[in-house]
Amino acid sequence: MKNTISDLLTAALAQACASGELPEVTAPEFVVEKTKQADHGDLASNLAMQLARPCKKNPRQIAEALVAQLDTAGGVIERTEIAGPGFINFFLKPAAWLAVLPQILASGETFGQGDAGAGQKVLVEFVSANPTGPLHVGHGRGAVLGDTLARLLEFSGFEAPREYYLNDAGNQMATLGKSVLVRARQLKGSDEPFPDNHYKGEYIKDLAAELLATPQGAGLLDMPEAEAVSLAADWAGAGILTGIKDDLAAFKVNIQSYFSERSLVGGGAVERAFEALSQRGLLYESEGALWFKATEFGDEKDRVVKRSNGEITYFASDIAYHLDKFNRGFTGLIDVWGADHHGYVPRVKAALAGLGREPDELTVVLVQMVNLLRNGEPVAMSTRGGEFVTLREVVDEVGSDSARFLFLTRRSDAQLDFDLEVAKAQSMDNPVFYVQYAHTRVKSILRKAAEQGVALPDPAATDLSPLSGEAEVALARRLAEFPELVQGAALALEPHRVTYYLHELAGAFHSYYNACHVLVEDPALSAARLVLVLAVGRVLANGLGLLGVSAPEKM
RNA sequence: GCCCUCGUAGCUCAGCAGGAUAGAGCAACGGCCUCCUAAGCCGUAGGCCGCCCGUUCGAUUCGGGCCGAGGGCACCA
Repeated sequence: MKNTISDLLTAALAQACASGELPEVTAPEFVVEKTKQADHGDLASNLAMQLARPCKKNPRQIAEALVAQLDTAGGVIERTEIAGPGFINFFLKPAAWLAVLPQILASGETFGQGDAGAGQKVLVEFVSANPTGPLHVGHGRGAVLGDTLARLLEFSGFEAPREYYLNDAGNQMATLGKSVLVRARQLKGSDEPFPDNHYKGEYIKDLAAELLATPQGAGLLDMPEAEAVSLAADWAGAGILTGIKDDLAAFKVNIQSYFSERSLVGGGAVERAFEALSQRGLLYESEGALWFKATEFGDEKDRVVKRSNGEITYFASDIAYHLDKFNRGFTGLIDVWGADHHGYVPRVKAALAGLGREPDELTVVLVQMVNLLRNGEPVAMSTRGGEFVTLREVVDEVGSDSARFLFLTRRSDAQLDFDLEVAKAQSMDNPVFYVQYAHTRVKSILRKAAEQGVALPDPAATDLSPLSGEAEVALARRLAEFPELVQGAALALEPHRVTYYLHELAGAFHSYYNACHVLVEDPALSAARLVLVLAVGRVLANGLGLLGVSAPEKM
């Protein structure tokens, strides 16, 4: 609809210029947007004000010239007004909005899809938690964000596979192995103290006991230390990863690929990345270490890629990893990171620039921490003591729908309070129930219609003119916004826009539901309202689907 | 000290590429079920959009400077 008006305005401007009413100017940037107030019409444009300077005329005069040339024959515009400093307000015919209803129902599950992505391949990388322990709630937020971003991007015409980068190399895996090994020894009677800075969680003890019970683990304590650590690390890492995959599955997060850091190192990808940087003269040795000239690309300081002890840094494998992503043909990369890693962004962007890439080809979406509450009181969590609430515990307690929706009720870069009791509440406090309840009301009406023997109308053949109430047209307006809302959320990488939209749509529908009965005696009115209600149900279901939240028939 | 993010109703937060009288939920107060699920709806009240400059016809939105909160500044991951 906005595009239609926008096109009409562009044409009117060309006409006005051609006829000499306005000086020849190129069309400036302008917007057509929905109005905040009903007496400003349905849509408004600032075109006349944008033209004020180039035309050197009063915006209101320009607006009049434009309106005079406006082609209103198309049938969507009822009337226009010039208001304020030079806004052109458009009052549209109700039928223009109602026309979206049969379109929604004809499109079904695909309503809202767009082709903004034009088939571009973007890779969404998220979670990427070290396989050294179970996922916690913070990971859960990142998981939902990444998963929903991918769903949104796919819906908007991108190819957007999801990937998990597995930090299975480096010394945190050795630390994991050592942690398991020491617990194993303790289980066998050793009184050696548990080392600091190792993984203290209870799950380590469980893993140690399990490992000792396996044939390969039986001889663990008789092996040389290095061998035992390596065995314990591999075994524990694999077990933890299996758990992580289960947790993600329970959270309806589908990851297409798990990309192993170890495979990068072993496959020579890191050396190839060094080679590429070296050819550009971007590596140098100093103090026994190998450095990347990150300062040439805006980073604060140069960064070590190979330590003086010969080990490569995490940064080095990350460079190789991102290079690999590009080599796989992705035109855009999206990384979802914890906000505590934000200082790392310039470094990676510098590396991409060093590899001859545009830094903008990578977008890092930062996700802030989650404060877990119960009845408003913080739930004690201590990483140091190894005590934390796992994602699995939260999902088991409140359900995947509730957790997913609530994780998306804030912009990702704002901290989020997550109250377990609110998440479970079946009340207004809980927005997911509010939205789902709206959907079940649609279904409930349909059930009632079936009971009463009322046939579902054919949307394309139904006369919608009985939908003359303000609330009805307003509802149709809101439904018509869905496609552009989805596209905006996808391009801005802001899934929370969908959550807010759904909450508002549900509110508008609840209000309508209370004000108007759908199944009324007048068959024409009843049929028209049924079409409206069907369309509301469709959009609610599509929106919830994008968030990975179910749209229940009954509650 | 430097860098990043954030300061909007009592609380938690939206505000889409700068637009006309700044929104929602919760909390508070007052109403609505012989009627498609009251897990709902209607109404009332509540605001120097942190402060100061600047750009603009117009700034909550953009830029600069303060003040305040959180985070980051490793040959850790």
